Amino acid sequence: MENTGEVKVKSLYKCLKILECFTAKTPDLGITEIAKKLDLNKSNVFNMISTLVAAGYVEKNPTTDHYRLSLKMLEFSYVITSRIEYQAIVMQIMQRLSNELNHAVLFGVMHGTQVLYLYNTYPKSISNDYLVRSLMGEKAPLYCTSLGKAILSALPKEEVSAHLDDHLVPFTKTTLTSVEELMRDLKLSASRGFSVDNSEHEQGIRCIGVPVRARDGRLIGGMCVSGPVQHIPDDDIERLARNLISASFEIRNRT
Amino acid sequence: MENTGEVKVKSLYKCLKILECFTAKTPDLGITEIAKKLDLNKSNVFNMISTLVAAGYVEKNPTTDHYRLSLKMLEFSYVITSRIEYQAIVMQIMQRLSNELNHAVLFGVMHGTQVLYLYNTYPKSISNDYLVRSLMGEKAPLYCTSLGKAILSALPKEEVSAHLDDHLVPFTKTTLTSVEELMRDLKLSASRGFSVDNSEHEQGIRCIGVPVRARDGRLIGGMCVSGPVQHIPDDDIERLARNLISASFEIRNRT
DNA sequence: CATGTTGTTCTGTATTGTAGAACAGTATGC
DNA sequence: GCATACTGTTCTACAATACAGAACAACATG
Repeated sequence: MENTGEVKVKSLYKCLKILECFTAKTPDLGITEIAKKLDLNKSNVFNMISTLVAAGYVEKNPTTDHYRLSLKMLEFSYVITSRIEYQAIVMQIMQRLSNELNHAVLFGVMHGTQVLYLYNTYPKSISNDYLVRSLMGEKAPLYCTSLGKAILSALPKEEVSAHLDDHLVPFTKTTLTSVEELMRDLKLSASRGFSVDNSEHEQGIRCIGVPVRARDGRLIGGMCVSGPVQHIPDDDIERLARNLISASFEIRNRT
Repeated sequence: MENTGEVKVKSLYKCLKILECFTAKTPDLGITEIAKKLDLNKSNVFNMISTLVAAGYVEKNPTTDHYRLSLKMLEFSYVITSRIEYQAIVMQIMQRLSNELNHAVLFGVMHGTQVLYLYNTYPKSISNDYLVRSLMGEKAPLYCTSLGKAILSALPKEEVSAHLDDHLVPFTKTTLTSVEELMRDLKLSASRGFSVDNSEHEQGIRCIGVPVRARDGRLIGGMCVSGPVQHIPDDDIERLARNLISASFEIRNRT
């Protein structure tokens, strides 16, 4: 007897949809704005938001007079991340990689058709190439990121399509937008053990990714180095990949 | 006309209380367990949890058969952290401090009577003294942490009591448990510009903290170095504090 | 086999969420 | 200065719906 995950409390489901309206691009929202976006009644949204304010999870931005998610919401992050058993090992190895390779290193997991970034580390001497920030909770498509493609390349072929968006939207000129192209790229990645993102998601950013497994062989996520194209020249890809692969191997051995 | 933050949708408020049952110490919970804890009806909790599962924010732990918060919840973290404008500057300076002082550095903000940790950095060469992990979203009392006391010491005296728990619970032998003692400590911290936590929260851990302000003078949080007592000897406190103070000053100048 | 746990399903009732209209407060236009 | 067009907020009446309670299934445990 399994919980099917039915929507049994409609008002609660509505509220979650309201919370999802707050995004990195639109972190500040007004009542009417939300109501329009979700086709809900103004007073309905108002009641929900008021309750969220009462509980401390939403607050009014005093300067814009709009609502936004409050820091209290971060308390949930800690509950989630502190139960990830491989966290310490992964982060330690990532930091070492960052220092050795002098690049930002990212770790993320598969989440439907997207990568969900968990950890990121920066080189010990931080240049101005990087905007230093936590990426925890950011999402990006699997099909156009090195991290995503590394994960996809480690999946059984028949499972891949379930994790692809219906339409492979081009973000840049180099984005792979046909399934055939992508599958060929994944096959190549699988055979050589690493994936490459040649500015397929963000213009001017190149990444090299590898899948990450736990001791039991279970795929736990992916890891990549990321940086401006001019800092990751073609003839350096091999070296970076080798380091990533051995780091991934070390994680596997230490989990 | 201000939103008073009334609880207008009771079922939603209940659900938030359900989510709050999931903590770092008890991340896996059963239906009955939650119902008992909150004195709610089993079927009531079941309906809520089912809805949360349907929306993807809660999942069943396949090994324990209990429920837990899912990674999807982290998406909110990114929405929140990416709107913090001083993030890049603070993290960059923290990483530099970590490297220079060879200690873990923590940054957090005041949240009621608690510190809410946001960022933490580790020295470039990570020893085994540290369990490397993200502290984002973790909480600790203001009155017994260097970070908390640094923030309190920067507040107007009359505001302090509003941010103190009713009862100053002793975590260790050295925890300051009387308001008088604490106020004296805060006065000292304010005068010299830094606070010290002598294993007042966690046995064997010593921290040195300073308040952090933005350019306009507004208090945005606190920052501290933290480590095992044997690595932060008495005669090194002054040096660490000086570095922290100048780092805090630099943040202020660059925001 | 009995007892005590779970999680899950179902149903009738009354609690409560919600739509819609009305109001207040602010900004922008002419 | 008077409209107009936005906001967020309050109120109320009605019906949708959340919920208590009982019952059941699936496991344990003794």
